Amino acid sequence: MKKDITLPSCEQGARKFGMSFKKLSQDELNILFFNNNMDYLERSKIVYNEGSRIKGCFFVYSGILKVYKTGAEGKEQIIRFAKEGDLVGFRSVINQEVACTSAKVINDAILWYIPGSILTQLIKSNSEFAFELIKLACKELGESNCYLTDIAQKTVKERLAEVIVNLVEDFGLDQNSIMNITITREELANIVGTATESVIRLISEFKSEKILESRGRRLRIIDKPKLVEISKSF
Amino acid sequence: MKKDITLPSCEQGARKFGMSFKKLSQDELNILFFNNNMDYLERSKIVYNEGSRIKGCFFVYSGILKVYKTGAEGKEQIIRFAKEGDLVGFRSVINQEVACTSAKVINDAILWYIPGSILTQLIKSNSEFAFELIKLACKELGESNCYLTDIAQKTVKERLAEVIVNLVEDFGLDQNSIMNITITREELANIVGTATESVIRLISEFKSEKILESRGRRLRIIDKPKLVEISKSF
DNA sequence: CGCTCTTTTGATCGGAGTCAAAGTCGGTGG
DNA sequence: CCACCGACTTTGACTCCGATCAAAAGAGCG
Repeated sequence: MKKDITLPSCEQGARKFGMSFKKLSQDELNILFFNNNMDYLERSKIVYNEGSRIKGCFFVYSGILKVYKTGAEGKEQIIRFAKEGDLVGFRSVINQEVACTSAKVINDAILWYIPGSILTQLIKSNSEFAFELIKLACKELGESNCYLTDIAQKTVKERLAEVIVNLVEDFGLDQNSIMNITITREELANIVGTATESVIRLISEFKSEKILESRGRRLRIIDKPKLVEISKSF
Repeated sequence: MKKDITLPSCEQGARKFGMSFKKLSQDELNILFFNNNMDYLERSKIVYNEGSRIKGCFFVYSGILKVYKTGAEGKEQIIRFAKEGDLVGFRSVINQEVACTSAKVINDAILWYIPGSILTQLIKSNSEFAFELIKLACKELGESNCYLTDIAQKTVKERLAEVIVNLVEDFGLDQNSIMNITITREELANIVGTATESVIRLISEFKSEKILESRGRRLRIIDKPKLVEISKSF
């Protein structure tokens, strides 16, 4: 069942990019956005694969992606999510290495492909933009380091609570307090760094503590403050 | 017992910095290196503390630092080490946030302080340098993501083997195959993300398997290939 | 030379992983 | 529209890795 999607124009793409990176001129934005480098991808489509040589990066116009690494025994570890306004894959472009992560669509997404050559050219010609990119990389670095500490020191329960809180903050709740991001138990486990069954047991526990409700894959958050409290190991 | 150290000149500092960042002119290097912003710090001295507002970053002229976060219950998680030629603390400067890590001296070190204003000025005036900094941040980001996956998926034994291998590659061995970096069992535990006792038990195990020897804090590596093998969970 | 920090070893306990099996949901095609 | 299939979820039982607590031995330093 193909959905009928109206694809955005280049101007719309450029406008959205301009909201994430404020130091680019209209001319520079126009260079980035031309028609044949935009793509609509449905859930579970791969954007790029770990180990592949990607020559550019992707700007998320809409939708949600997961960025993950495949560890020993093929188990995936989700590193982060990318949503509207985010840039994925630039690390590999900058370092001219093969991708060290994979990216897959979680919520149907519209992506703009940005060739690496154009990106590096912009960095070198516009140092304000370069500064914005440094900031972006440093922000991700800070988050990665934080999560490294959490995963090394907190219990699974604390981490799961934290992950749910983060997802709520990043993607929000609908009018019924149901999380906007669609995520399987297995994916939750792959963020938290635990087994699927452990996530399920803890979610049951949260349910019996009236912290949340679930019907299938839909999670309704009832007591977010309690989750925040749990996430901060006492 | 104060050691007698001959401190390097600004020219020497600038030269070493130029080896790490190749796109700076001599003039630009001279701006970075003036006399009163250099410091000699002994083992266990704090360079900066998590939560403090640092207005600049530090260039490691010599010695070794550990960069760590303090997690719940005060347990430290070592994020990385910095050695000769590395730059620490620039993340906070770039993002203009309080430091989200602490840095402490492991091997007596000579550090050059680089005011944030000068760093950002250089980034904005020299986009090639900006590009080098982006690369640096992206490199650290890639490493952090890798380690995140390892810590989430590998066993303590695998991670300890990996950490030891990394330390050997980064800091080398002396003529007796003894590791150049001085590190306590507790610090090893704080990299691996485990308890001190677990590290001790595993090192005993490695000793009985003739993979390494230890006398006090000195570790002699006998069978590095075996360590590499262990680190790659089968 | 004594004090403190670090290392080592032993014993115990519990969190979380694994395996197995049943139940549920959603989508597809007849 | 309904039946079926595969993917996802749930629950139970069991095991074990690794954390914690305790106590002794060793090393480094003033």
